Amino acid sequence: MPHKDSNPPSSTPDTDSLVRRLAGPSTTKAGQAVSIDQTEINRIIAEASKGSKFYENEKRKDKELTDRIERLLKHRDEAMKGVDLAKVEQSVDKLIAQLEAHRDLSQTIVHVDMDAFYASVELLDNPDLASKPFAVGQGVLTTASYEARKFGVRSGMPTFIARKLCPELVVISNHFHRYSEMSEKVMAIFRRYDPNMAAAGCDEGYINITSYCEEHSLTAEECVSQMRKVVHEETKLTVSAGIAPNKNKPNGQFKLEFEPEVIKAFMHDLSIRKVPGVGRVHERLLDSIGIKTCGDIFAQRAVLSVMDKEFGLMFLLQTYLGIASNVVEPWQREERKSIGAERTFNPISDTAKIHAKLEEVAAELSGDMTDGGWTGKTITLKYKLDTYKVFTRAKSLDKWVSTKKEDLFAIGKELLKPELPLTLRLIGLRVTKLKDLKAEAESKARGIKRFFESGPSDGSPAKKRRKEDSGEAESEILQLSQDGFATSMPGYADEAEAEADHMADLDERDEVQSLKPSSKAGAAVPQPSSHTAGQGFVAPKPASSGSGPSSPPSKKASSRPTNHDRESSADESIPVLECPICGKLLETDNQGLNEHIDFCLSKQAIKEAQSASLKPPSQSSRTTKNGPKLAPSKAAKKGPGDRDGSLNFRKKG
DNA sequence: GCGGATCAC
DNA sequence: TATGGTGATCCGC
Repeated sequence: MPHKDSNPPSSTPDTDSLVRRLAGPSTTKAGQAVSIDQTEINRIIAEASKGSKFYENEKRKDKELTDRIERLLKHRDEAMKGVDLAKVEQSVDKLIAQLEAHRDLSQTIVHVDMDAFYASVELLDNPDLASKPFAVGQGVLTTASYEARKFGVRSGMPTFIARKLCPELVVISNHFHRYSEMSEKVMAIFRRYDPNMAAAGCDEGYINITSYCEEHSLTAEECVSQMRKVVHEETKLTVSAGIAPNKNKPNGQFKLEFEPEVIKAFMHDLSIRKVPGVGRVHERLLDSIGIKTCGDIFAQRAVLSVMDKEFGLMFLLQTYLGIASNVVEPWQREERKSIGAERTFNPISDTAKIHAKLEEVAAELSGDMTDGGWTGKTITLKYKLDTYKVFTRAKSLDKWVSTKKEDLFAIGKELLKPELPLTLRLIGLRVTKLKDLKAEAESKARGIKRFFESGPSDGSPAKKRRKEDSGEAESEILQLSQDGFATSMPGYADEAEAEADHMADLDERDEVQSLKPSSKAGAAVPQPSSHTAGQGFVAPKPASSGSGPSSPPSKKASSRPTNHDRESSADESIPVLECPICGKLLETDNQGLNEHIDFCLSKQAIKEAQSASLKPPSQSSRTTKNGPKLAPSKAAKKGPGDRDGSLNFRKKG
């Protein structure tokens, strides 16, 4: 491997990546916007940030990443020495073929996303805002209206910068209660189509319409059109939807054909940044080895194979193929793993004042723990210096932590003490290794009840009763897939551009045109464009995915509804298939192999495989290890109904 | 188990 | 003047 190709990261001045980092995305995307051009917007943002501690911190992080990339490339050149490229590629191709062979196109998953949600709700309540550039939020904007986006204003942006970009910007404060209310209404409509739909934040969700379409003799498009129409009629809000993978537009709808070739073609030019789990850091790391789009994954498969540990080959191959989980399940209470609270304030050095902030946070956490019925064994203190550097200090107890404010406060102080002379801008507390007090109480009550009635009602253990039961037992219906998709965050304007080319549509953002109710284009945080995932679509949940360690896929596998028919007829004789992950030969049909693969992809299985089969020299690329370095896992599955996504919201404020 | 990082929303 | 909050996962000790 010639080292020649790589673009010297050092040559790209920090300023470039830094400016982009500070700017975020938004605005424009290239071309078209008649108003202002992105470069100018970036300049204004960088200018406004310059010299601040925030800026210095971003600069530090940017440099750290640049150095990391440099080391990565060195490592790559070393690792690629003497490697038989053709051989490695051949090996990877085999993997690809096997993954392809198990593509499941039987489920129809819809990713729905409410267009500029907060802004749309505000518009409903105050029509005068129409046509005015406005944004929702206080210190930091949660949403920017379509008009405001034309100026480069985006969610996640501090208000003072937004005003520099758009002096006439109208800023209104959040009305969380209203958003919750409207979100509930819309989600309720989605549930008519899939009772098990997975909400992802307050303005997004994944819906498996397979059963609904069958039962009502509807095509996916008809079903989704109808659903969107209903939402608009009942709430006056618009939603965009992607059927299978795709890209949504404001109040738009897009269906990707369920054909492997079509899916791959779609993925080919899709920016890697659009893949759930690939954030700004991974985007740069991948870019350093020549991967900007999902299609580039194939071209660089040899390097990815050799550097599996760093990049997560399996995850990327699935992404390349547009294969992702198609299991959609509602969020479950038992899945919660932590509960916490944190607060940002103007930098404070005085210990007594810091303690006062800590106490406030402890009080908030105490309330949330009590209300939610949670306790836990580990408590973690988090603090951010005025330099924006973040630290955590944790302590595990032998017993369940008290939910009383005083106790939480005391533990927090204890953790903070050794760090002490500090100047902080944020402090927080979080409790993990949770215990569900509500479930326990319920269980107890049930036990007592049973005792008196002497009639063993049902065996379902209180705690485990997956969603009101319907879950497993009835598995009649399929679950749906889910994967989070969406992207965005502060920074990625470019991709939008890439995508625009790709789908040719995205322009609406700048396209002034009618501002329909809204466009979802730029929102930073809640970003819009997403593709959905469909069933076969994108690939986020990589290896570890199966919902984490907690659930080896067995759970899912077993409950998987299996669509009967599916390819039953195909092979009647039980074929011997090779698992692309562990390499084991299995005598089973595709369904069985699929389940096995799901299992193999689980983190635990990977670990076992790793220890069992030593890790041979990197090169073999064999499938065993797959530690997804890049591979995030679990996509969306966010909080339950109450908390909502977008830029946070917790009414407490 | 702990602490740092990264990501989603 | 000034850049969020909640929760999760992964990796390397």
